[in-house]
Amino acid sequence: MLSERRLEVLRAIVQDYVGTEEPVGSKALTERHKLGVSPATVRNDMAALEDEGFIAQPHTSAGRIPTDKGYRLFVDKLAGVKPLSAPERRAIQNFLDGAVDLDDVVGRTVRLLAQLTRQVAVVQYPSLTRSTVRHVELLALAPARLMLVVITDTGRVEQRHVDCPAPFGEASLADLRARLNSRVAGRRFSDVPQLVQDLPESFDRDDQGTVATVLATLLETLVEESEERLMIGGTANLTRFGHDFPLVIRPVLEALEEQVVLLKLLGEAKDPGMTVRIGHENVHEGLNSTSVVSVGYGSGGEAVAKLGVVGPTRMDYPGTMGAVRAVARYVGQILAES
Amino acid sequence: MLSERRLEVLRAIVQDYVGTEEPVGSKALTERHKLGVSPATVRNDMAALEDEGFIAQPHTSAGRIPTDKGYRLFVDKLAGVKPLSAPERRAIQNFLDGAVDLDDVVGRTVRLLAQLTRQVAVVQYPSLTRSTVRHVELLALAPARLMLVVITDTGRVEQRHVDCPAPFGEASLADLRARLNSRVAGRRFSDVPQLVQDLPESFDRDDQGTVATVLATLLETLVEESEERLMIGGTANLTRFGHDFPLVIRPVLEALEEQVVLLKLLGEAKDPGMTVRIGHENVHEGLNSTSVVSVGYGSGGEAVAKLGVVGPTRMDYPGTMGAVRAVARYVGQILAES
DNA sequence: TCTGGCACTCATGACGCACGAGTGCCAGCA
DNA sequence: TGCTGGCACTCGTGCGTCATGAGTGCCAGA
Repeated sequence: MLSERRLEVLRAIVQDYVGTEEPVGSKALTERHKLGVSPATVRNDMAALEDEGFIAQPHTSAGRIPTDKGYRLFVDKLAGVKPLSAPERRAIQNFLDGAVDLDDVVGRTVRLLAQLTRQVAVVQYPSLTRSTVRHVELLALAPARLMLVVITDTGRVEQRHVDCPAPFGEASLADLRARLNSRVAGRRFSDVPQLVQDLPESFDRDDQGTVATVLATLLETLVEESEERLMIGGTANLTRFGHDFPLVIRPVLEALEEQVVLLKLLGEAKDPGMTVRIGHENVHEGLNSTSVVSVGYGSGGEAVAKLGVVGPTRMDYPGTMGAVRAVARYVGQILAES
Repeated sequence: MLSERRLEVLRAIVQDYVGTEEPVGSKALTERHKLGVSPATVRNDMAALEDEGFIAQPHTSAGRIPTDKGYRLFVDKLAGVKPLSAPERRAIQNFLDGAVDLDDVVGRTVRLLAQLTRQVAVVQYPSLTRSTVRHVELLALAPARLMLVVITDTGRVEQRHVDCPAPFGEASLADLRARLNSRVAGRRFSDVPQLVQDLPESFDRDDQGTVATVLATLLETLVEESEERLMIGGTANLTRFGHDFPLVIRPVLEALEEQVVLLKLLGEAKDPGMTVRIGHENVHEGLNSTSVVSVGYGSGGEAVAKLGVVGPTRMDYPGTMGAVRAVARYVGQILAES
């Protein structure tokens, strides 16, 4: 078990390293922190911390830097979440309040997060499966070609073309539209399948094929996980990553371009609270030298999507976590209002 | 005036430099190209080219590299557009044919362009102002709160909330919806303002305020240039930019995050054909060490949006131009079909 | 258990030096 | 007039040497 002071030493090392980006030595530590002991004692503590795998030295005669395991301990036991200052809160609220539609909300959120944390921000659009249907619209583009538009309570709009097996009259169309809406409006996406199950039966034989096709398309739209969209921003902050450039940021940029990877990244966090993945805790190899801080946000009590930031493992965890949490809360409020 | 051979020397320098990324000397030139003259002669030619500002040497005792002016001459006079190979064309078509909706088309296009050119790709969504209205939908979210949805012939969907000055009945809503559609469906966005100008007058006094508000929102949606969306991809290719990393790509990443900058970048190209902006020809400072190749694309004969790539000034211009042109053509076809 | 002292390691930066790619210029030749 | 070979010169690059100093581990004493 590590003594109280050794934990204090680890905290000091993390803080200094995050600030200076340089390996920190025993002497510098005692000078910048009031540990109440001499450098020699700190050296012993550091040797112990190194044995346990919390810190490491890049070269024999250099200072120590925290390992992933060290950061993990720091985040779990030694650091809290640093709340934002009042002016920062006001700035967030003002900035987000100006949004005109969902795209704008997400866009502003991304920029805000990137600016506050000075890292790469990722925001998932409110997920379809967890939200409710506000309205379903059906239009005829041609006698046997429809457009299906689904509007969600979070303001998201999904559209699909539907090619019908047979021409579909205007009357039937209005009928279907009305019946569809009376059944699914206000309902959760996950409930829709059983709500519309028996709908084709109540139509003329001629129209049943078309109705079934429309319903199939509707369900496909709702369920389709792959359609989950997200937005990223602040990639310019990658340039503050480290010194050995291309090798580090290349894989990160590549990972950021793959929506699937990012969605998994955010999705992994099953925890309703905040999730922090440090270095090798990230499954994706390209992100092994980064840390990801993510959290769910939602319009009501429930999370409908996630957002987070990707930065170097050497990041200001308390500050980043504070910013991520605050932004998530305000976005939730905005969504609830609209 | 430059002699034929000197132009040939310039072409050789550009080609070699693009290939090797290293300053090219007189001896290497004569070895790799059949110029039919000795290195000494080439040296004289190079001195002349340098006097004219087409090439420069990084250090006194190094080879030459092309200047922006040199690339400009190369693009204008010395290089054609390299057509894609048959397999490449097939691959493009296959890849784009799989798209299910507009977002997907744009997304695939971006990835395709980035992969083909190994550079950063930018694709603008089909512009609202130049396309036509397919359908306008109005829904009541609350007695005095509506949602306006506009669907375009390119498959794009825009939505806005409308807060009404007074409650608006279901009958009035249906009436407005029908009249709106009969007037604007199938019409160009630019014609909409005058088509709806006198619409409020034909409504009850009580509803006129609401109708006017709805129309104002509609016009705002259509005109609003700032809402032009675009998608970028292939940012990982920035890592192949040069050796002096952070300084070069930082401003590029920043520029790429500002939609306004990018839209201007693509928009600048008034020319209906392909536009190439080399180095300092780009107004935005952050892009002074990049070249931009852009071209319009459209579903009919007319361009409805632009797409292009951003890469180092030292790029394979003929190949890049070929890829950009080919992709634009195929995207146009896809849009016309859907 | 902490502290001061001491020898040791080793990354870093400065300096000097040789190498060689590349140039400019010039005299000679077609 | 234009091309060519030759030659001296420049200067960036890579390499080995060396001194410096931050930082360490260990030990004896309090």
